[in-house]
Amino acid sequence: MKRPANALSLAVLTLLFEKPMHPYEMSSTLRQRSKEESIRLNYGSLYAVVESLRKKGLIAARETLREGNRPERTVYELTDEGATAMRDWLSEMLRDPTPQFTDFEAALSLMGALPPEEALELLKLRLRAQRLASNQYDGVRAHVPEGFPAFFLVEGDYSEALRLAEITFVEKLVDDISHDRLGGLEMWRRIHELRAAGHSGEEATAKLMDEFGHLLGIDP
Amino acid sequence: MKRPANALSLAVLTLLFEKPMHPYEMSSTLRQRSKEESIRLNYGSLYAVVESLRKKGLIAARETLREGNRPERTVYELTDEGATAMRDWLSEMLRDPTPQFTDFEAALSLMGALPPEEALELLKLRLRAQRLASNQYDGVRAHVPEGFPAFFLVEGDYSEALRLAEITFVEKLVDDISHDRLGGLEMWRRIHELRAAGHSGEEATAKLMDEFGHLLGIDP
DNA sequence: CGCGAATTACTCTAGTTAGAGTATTCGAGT
DNA sequence: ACTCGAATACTCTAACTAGAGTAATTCGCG
Repeated sequence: MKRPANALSLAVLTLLFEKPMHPYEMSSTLRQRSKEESIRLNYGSLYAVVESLRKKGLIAARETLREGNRPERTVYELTDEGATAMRDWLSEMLRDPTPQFTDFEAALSLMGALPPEEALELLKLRLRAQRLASNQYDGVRAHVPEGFPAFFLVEGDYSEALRLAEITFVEKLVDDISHDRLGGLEMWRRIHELRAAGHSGEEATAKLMDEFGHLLGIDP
Repeated sequence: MKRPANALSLAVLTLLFEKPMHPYEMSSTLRQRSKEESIRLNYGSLYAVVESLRKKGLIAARETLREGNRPERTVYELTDEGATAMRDWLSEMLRDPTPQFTDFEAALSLMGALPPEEALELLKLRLRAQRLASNQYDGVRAHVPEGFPAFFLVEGDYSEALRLAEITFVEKLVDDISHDRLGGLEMWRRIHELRAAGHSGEEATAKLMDEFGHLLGIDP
């Protein structure tokens, strides 16, 4: 029986490790602890995930309550297998780096489909947005009361550290493009000139290979 | 008609922007250009994605070929709407930062469910793996031939920049935990002591609130 | 004390995705 | 001439996910 592969399942297990809960309480608790910023959460997924954990025997329904005319709430608890799965799986997620496929990395890798001037402007706009987000985080961090355990802010700090790295990277990239310092920029510009001049993709590529092919001898 | 929300769809559009292709050629091209490192690719998704782009009118079947007894290959081309969608959507992905929900961020945010000593060891192991990956990337970069356009390596460099930021962050975290310098570490340790001593999650939480509650007055 | 907004508590559907499975052809070696 | 593995080219299924929709209850305000 394979473990489910999404962070929400793991979050459910850790919540039930604290105490038995019904799904709605799980979602409220996650929300209240601001875990929705680091774990994708919506009801559709939550109920599906709970059901799949139950099927796998990692959690079990403890009781079903009804208050007034509201829908039933089923309270779940962690099984022993669930506790083991939680430990194993959380351990793996902490220990093993796995490739992450972010949107921006994909966008960077496909950036060539836009003319360099356009890409440059877009990157500058991203930079503004990221600097703003970063300042906002600083603001929030500054208002955390004295003595509030940093432990509860690790995810946020991690995310901020990555954001800062991205800012630095994009600043450099913007600078390189602006000052004609990025290797391959001529090719990139040239292909869009050819396309703009009415050549088909195939014609443009053929010309490019003629003009710059020698640089691409080996594609690592 | 909403745009599909996955990077593979966008990759398909950019490929067809270059020239008409059949799905298998798309996958080979992506693979050959090492785009599978930045864009999640598998056949199941690819054929589904192609079909959904066709339904949306962003790409169109141009012809169906058959060679020998092999399965048919349908060659697709980009429609004008597809070209517009590609530009708009790639622009958005470059311009707008969106929250990314990585596994490690989730793991960090749930780390409390493991005792601190265990988490510490796991983080050290991650560090080793990340340093190794980073060295490997250095190695690959070093063997790129002179004059090979850096433009084709942007995604990889971006990914490496984030990895380095992660390494720095985790090094600091490991250091803070090791030297008892992380705020909230006592609480974290204490709750696992109580659990290990046989208290239920609820009892342990109650005791914790008694002992440390004053620190948590406001939960931002 | 009555009205609308917010909160509680889900359900449903359509779309997406991973991963395994299938079948053919080609080329390198024996 | 034969076979074994790699490459070609998909298909299928089960699971997962997002997002919208539903409906009761409670809270705050005039």
